[in-house]
Amino acid sequence: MLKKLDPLLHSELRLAIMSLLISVEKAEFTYLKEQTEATAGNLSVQITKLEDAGYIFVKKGFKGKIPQTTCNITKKGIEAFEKYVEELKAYLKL
Amino acid sequence: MLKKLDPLLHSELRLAIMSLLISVEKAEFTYLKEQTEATAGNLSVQITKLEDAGYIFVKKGFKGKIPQTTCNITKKGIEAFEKYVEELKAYLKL
DNA sequence: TAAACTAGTTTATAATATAAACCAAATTTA
DNA sequence: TAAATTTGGTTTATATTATAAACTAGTTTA
Repeated sequence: MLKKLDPLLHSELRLAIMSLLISVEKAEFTYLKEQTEATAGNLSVQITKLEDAGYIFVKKGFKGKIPQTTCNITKKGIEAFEKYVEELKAYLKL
Repeated sequence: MLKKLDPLLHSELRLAIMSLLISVEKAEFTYLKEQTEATAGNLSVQITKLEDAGYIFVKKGFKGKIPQTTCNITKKGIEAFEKYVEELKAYLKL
């Protein structure tokens, strides 16, 4: 079989999150929500999955009095993303 | 949001089937099974989905006395596959 | 002729994605 | 200032999808 694609990344929303995070230092929950147009619930669930896998780091704090969740991609996440891209290229013969 | 990926193609096995079919004139069920290492059941289901979408054409015949299913990608399938690749590139910034 | 094999399909179950419902605190409005 | 609304999320229930197990139909082999 072609190399197995990382199922954690082979999901539309998680892939979108990762591709956003890979090009910035960090991003807020609200920013990710705007960019992906996902519902907050869906976004929350997928962020947790990426966090559990160690692909992103999630920091919960406050902006003034309002809660603020900030995410950034980890080294492991970058590596997984790059590997996924390579595997996908093999699939698509890019 | 980033352009929505065609959910019919954003599936590991269906993507593998399509990427195999795009580079050959036609392929037998057994060949696809060998190449993808999928179970026959899973392959059968996914082939039917691609057929229902009009992405592939499925012909059932016999090789001697043994049933033989042959698949080939359709024009619509080629277009969908190429569109998917472009959308994915946008995701991954390739 | 019974067992094992080929080439699949159907169906039941497991996994995944998604949205709806909910919560707490802050802010706006009547 | 009390009620309604908004913000920033999480939890949970449901819909969708993927997968494997069980099955069908016929063939070959011992």
